[in-house]
Amino acid sequence: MSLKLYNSATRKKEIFNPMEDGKVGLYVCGVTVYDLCHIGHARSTIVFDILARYFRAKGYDVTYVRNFTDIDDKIIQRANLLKKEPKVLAREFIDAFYEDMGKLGVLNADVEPLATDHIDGMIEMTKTLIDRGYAYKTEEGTEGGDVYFSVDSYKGYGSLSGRNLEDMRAGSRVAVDDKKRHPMDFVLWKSAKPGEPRWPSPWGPGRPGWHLECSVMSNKYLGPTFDIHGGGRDLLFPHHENERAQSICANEGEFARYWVHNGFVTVESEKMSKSLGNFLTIRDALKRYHPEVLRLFLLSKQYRSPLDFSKKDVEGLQTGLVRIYRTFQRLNDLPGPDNGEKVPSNNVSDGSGQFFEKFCEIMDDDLNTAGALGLIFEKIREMNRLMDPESEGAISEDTLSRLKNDRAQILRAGNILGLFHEDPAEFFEQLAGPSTEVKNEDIDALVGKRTQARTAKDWAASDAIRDQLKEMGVILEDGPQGTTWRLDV
RNA sequence: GGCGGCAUAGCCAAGUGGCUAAGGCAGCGGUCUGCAAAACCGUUAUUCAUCGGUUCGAAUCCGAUUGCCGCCUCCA
Repeated sequence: MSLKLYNSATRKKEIFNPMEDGKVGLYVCGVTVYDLCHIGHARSTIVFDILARYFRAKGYDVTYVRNFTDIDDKIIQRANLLKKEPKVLAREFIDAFYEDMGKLGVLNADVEPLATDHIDGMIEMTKTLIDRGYAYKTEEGTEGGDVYFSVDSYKGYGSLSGRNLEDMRAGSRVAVDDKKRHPMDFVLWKSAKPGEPRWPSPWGPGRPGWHLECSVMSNKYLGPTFDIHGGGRDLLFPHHENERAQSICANEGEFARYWVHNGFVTVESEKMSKSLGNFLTIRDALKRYHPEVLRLFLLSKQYRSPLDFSKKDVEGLQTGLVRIYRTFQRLNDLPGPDNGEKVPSNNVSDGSGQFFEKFCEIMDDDLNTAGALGLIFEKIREMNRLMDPESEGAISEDTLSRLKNDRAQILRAGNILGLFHEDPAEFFEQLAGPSTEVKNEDIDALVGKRTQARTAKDWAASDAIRDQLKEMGVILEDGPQGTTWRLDV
């Protein structure tokens, strides 16, 4: 029962062994808050949300750190455009992050540090790097000029992302900057231009380079060596490579022991970009789909593979989720014998207690959420089979107890995946949306009329009413206990 | 130019050396129903891009070919 994770640094799946027994330190690069989050941010945030939940479910004491980058060129640019203070702009989008991710069921991390709260630490780290000969200042002796990390000074540079400096130099698109000693040198401290946010430093007023915050904050909250560092695939280079280089040189630790990177989301087979106009924000996606539909969709493929967001596929998953909730509703409606509503424990003689165990086995293989969903759907079908009327009418107490046990285990898995938290009736109402504004009394009246017609075997009248209700978005189901209705979703 | 990834049914997607290649959506046939709906049962890949190789045995390992995609510049 040990978790295997694909480690980007070694390009292999490895058994996860924590540094300290029973504890996990997890650092994930959060978002730069200059705009609304899109569906790709959602995937990344949900993947690590589930990783943290899963570790907790396995009994680990998790310290999950997820930062906000609240100072950077794009924020300054956007703030200027909107004539706002960068700090104010950043705050707005941090609030938006919580709102959107909250709707998607993302839990807060244990520590959610801001870059601007750690400027002192970044200045300290820059000093250390200069003192140790890993960094240099341009335009020495002036108030201008920037501080760069020297990639030539650290022999391990490039090992994380599997590159070497020669290759990068060869086909490089990096703009050559005469002030740099090597084209790949990256900025640690950037001197402020007029009107830009600034903090005092030994090298004049300025602001930190963007890789530095993660090095400082991970060190502060998790130490110079910690278990897992995560983020989007695109952060592997240069962000994580640079972070790692400066952290190892300054803090003398190993830095992250496992690197976990999630794959990208494309929209209708195209990479999201503002110029293509296919930049799908979480907000826009939530206008079309229920949060759990979105979440389920983002989990329908292994987290490392690219995922294409297409209307057709999301709607297919929605139909599947409806079936799951219908099963829950069916179980809720089941009269069954009253056994005091105690949820049976996990170990049931018929073996159904093994569901959660199997779920964990699958999840242990590099968080195989897609495989885990397959298991859930299998269990749903089995539960429906048990609830289908047999030759006898009533469901036995044994069967009911087994069903309740199954449901408890599916919900337990759902707790890790962040799914199945809705009440079935409410879920269907939310899916039907505001388009359905039919009054319950009106429906009941029509159903009553139809029942009369059916008793009289007036099938034409009965079917006419059924069609009328269908027009109104109501689907009828005639069962042995009479007619029930539900919203068409 | 450098580095990396992917290719499994109509669509989406697990499986990565050996039982009948999960699961979802869609379709078709059936059970149930007055007819439906829902649910269930059956069915839809003798085959995993193509060609070679390794092996008693490969979708799974190796090589080549083709086709997609990502990173190398801010990006989850």
